[in-house]
Amino acid sequence: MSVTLKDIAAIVGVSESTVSRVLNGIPRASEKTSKRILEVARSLKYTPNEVARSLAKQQTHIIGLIISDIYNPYFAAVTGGIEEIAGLYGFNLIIATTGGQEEEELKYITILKEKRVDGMIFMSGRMPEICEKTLIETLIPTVVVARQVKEEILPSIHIDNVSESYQAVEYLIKLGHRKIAMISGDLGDIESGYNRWLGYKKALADYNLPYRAELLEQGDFRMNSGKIAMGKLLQQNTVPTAVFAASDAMGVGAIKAAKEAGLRIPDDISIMGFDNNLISRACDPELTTIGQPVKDLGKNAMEILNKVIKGEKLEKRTYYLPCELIIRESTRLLI
Amino acid sequence: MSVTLKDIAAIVGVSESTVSRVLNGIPRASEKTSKRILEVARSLKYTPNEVARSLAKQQTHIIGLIISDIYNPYFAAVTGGIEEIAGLYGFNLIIATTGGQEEEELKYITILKEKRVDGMIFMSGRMPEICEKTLIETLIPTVVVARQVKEEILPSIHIDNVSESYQAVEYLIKLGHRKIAMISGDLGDIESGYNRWLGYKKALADYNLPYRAELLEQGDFRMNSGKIAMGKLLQQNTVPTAVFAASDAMGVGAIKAAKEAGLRIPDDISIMGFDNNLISRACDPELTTIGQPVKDLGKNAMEILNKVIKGEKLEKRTYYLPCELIIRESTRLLI
DNA sequence: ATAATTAAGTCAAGCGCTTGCCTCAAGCCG
DNA sequence: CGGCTTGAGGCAAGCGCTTGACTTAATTAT
Repeated sequence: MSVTLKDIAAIVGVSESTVSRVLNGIPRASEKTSKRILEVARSLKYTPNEVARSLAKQQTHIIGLIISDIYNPYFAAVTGGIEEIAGLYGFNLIIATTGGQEEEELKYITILKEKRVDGMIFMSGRMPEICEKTLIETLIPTVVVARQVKEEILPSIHIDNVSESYQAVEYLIKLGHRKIAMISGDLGDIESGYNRWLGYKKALADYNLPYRAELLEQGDFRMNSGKIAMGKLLQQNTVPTAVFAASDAMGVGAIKAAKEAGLRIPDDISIMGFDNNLISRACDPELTTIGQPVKDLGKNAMEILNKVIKGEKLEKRTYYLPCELIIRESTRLLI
Repeated sequence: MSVTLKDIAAIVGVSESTVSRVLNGIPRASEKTSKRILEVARSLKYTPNEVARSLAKQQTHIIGLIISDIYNPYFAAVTGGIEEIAGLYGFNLIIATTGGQEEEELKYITILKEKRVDGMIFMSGRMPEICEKTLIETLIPTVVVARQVKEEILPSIHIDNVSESYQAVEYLIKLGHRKIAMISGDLGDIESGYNRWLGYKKALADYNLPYRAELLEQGDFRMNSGKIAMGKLLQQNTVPTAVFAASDAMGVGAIKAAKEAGLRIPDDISIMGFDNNLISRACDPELTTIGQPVKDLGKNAMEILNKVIKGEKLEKRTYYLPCELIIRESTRLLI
């Protein structure tokens, strides 16, 4: 097929090992031989075979990324962060998307193991126990992004959904709002669904505001569910003066519903989102939101993974990155 | 390290080749031996080493994807489509992001070649000649997405930006608009910048409308540039009744600027976008746009690549996928 | 002058799997 | 009953690279 070490060795008249060493910059040959080898390698357009090297060295320089969905801007952004740092350390990324389905996750864990990836980053689905177990059993360095892990074996990185959600609600409270509704995500989803709801409840409690079940509507994080949820909220006896949506998409949906109901935002009602993705700046009014450090989530995950791969000790198992309150046009002071 | 064919062979008391054959489903062993081998393999939790297999078989089942930017929803969507079909054919995806920079592109082409990927999909930057040449020289099956290729060697897949843009402008014309402005992308970018502008000019010409230079503003495809461009358009003597933006993001920017100027959309001015991404449904009014078949672009690219890899003949070198006119709220009939 | 060190290489055994070719015994046919 | 086919499996070369151990000649130290 293509040109190999052997070919070069034959032409230069040295052994394969010498060629290998020279090409890898291991000082072991004379100036003259080195130069010659380099010359010949260049003129033959030698391209090292990473597969063979991987086999010999037992490392592939590949990181496997298990993700539920690359269309989702959140995952795309985290992936971008991962890739950036991975490049720095000479790793390439294999991505595997699972649609959040357990069997796909399991399948890909196996495939990545077969491909002998040097490490894995998992941010798919809800981290079923079986996945966590399988991940651990592979013995491949793995870090988990934004998924609660049961065992404290795999390092993980998150945002603190409880306190960030708390921060959002607290902001609304400080603006003078008392009747604050929430459009939550799926409460079965511990990480972002349940925990954001928890933060909401906690903030209300801390500020002595009653928690009213009728002020909670559940959505699925997507725009349309936000619109529907808002519709329901507006048809109740207790109409809120502010609504906190657990995602920007639902926040935008809420804005749409409110406008359709003839409300002005933020004059008649304040609306907040969570995420700070593109959508939150496209809508009108632009959405006040909690900015997730998506790119940094990826970068840090990869930094951590790199440490694990290199065998460095980690200070902790669970890392948290802070979010940022981003105040835009959809919320206002209630006088 | 981990358990190998050899280990299994030793335990069962047969040769490695027999184990290999059984594990690969090549009928060559007796029922009894087969069963035994499978049993032992399972109990030892044998995981085949794809790296070794790749070396032996000279194929990696990996596709390299060279992309400028994964944050961009367009690329993310195409990637999703690619991955879906890749999975079907048993390929995994290595992604390499280049920021559209030539040297990065070249670097990754080399890396992917070293990794001996079975195929590559290129959709980064503006396809400089040197990249095309390098790509061709690798002899690795490659398909190009949405980039004009000089030589008709590499198969490529596109949307027809000229006629799709024509379609958009034609729609505005048929709504009765005569003064139609365009917010273009970078005209140096042949594929989506220049060609969309060409389609605009062509439509005007075909309907005997004058082309006026002052009705063209150049942006960079991003929201803010659309906003600025719209600002400029509104300050001229000839105020357009409709604006065609070469991207949804710029379209949304245009909407914002128009609103700020006190215009109602579509009552006072119609605005169109191009792409149909999430943003176009988040803004208010929702944007009429040209829907790119992003996912299908990816799927088809991978289908084509698979054919090339399998050595099948292609009917053509250049493929086009149709877009779809998506009528929403930002355009109206001019009476 | 001799022993010890070093520079410059070579050898060959891996890494784990695939595969064309060979063997050997049993079954089959005429 | 001898030759032929066939089923079941083994052999070993090969994929392309790495690396510890070994060799040899030159250089240095004593």
